[in-house]
Amino acid sequence: MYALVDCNNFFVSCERAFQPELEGRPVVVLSNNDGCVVARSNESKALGVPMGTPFFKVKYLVDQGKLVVRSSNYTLYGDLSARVMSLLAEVAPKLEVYSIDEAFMNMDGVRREELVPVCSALIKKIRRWTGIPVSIGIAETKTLGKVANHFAKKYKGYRGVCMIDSEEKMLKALSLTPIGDVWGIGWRGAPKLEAQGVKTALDFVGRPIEWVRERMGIMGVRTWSELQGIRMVEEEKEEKRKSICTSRSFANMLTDLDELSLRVSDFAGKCAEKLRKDGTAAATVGVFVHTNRFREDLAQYFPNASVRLDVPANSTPEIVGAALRALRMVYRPGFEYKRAGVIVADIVDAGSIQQTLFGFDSDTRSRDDRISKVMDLVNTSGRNVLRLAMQREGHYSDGIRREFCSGLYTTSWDGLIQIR
DNA sequence: TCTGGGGTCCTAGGACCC
DNA sequence: TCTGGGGTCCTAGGACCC
Repeated sequence: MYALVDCNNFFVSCERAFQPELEGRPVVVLSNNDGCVVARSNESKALGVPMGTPFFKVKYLVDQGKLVVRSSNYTLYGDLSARVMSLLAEVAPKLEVYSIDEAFMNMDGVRREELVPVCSALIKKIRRWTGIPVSIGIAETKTLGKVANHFAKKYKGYRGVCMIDSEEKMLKALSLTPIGDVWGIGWRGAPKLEAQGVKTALDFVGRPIEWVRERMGIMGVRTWSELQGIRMVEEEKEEKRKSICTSRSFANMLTDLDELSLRVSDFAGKCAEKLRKDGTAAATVGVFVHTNRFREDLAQYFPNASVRLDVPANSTPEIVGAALRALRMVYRPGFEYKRAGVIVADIVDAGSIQQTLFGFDSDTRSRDDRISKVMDLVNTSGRNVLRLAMQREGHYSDGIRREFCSGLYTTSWDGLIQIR
């Protein structure tokens, strides 16, 4: 069986863990730049605050004292996530961390009658040791585990754990699950299915496999099978990332190439850091810039370009250099840019880099690698203390709006220095 | 005035091969 | 006037997830 552990209203719960006065109140956490609502407490859901809504649309509730708001504090959330995951790892024979607030525990080897008691004890322990409330759904497939988890969250009677372990429970659960709530059916797919009379997960599994394949391809068939207890979503192997993206929206729009270059250099430097941390190197460095898509009165421009390196690299000077070349390929004066980002791809293991036969400057490469190594040793606070002249001083996220940010209760800026 | 960020996988179509 | 058939690989875009 799989046990899907999902932290309840995770970002809000992290804020509450250190500000207990927020308990019981409507709270929302905002995205970067205080842009959108990305997490809501049950009370703010009840208040009717939609997920993803721009903050300015609900700001009046804050002004009226009806809603509490926090800027996102990913350093804090990442640290608390690691603590929760470490408690799961003590219990689960195999643990697959799926996202910052979710993990699949493969419970093979745990006796069926032990599953619910083990999970109940785990919920209590996580709450006491980290302050984070979690819910657990248990079933034979990951997709059914998701369904079970919804029930564990929705109905108090389950006390946080719901197990689907019989055909009868499965059919009951599917009949109560709207098709749009199924894992793998997105906001585009749900209306299409509903238009064809498929309102619930039970309606969906009642359709023939050919019907599903024709309309939804093999992804649809996978979901269709998983909902019936047939395992189709494989265990993820611990593989390294295949692409890495660092991007930000700016608090104010930028027009100048030099300004953009500074930001892109920071993003590229961060990508290089992430590559080195993963022990990988990239052969493609891409850059994109966006104008403000919400400003219909302004000219729009959403270009991207990428540069191919002859030999995969992970040094800051090389990745930044390539990103700046790509930026110059896309930059046009006369636009107001709201967002930019760097994507590195074609990632290989740093230990097995294929060199080119001709024209590879191994002296420069080894110099850049040594420079990067020293930067990693010095920049342990998450800030650019040692940096290229093309990079800004400080943190690559500096300059974004965070008007309602709580403290770094457990870490330094990037969580690299832990308080023991 | 103000609207996030980081991933994965699949598919269709074009380029290219013989 | 008449103009084949069968593959693979790459890429961009779409859909999905959190």
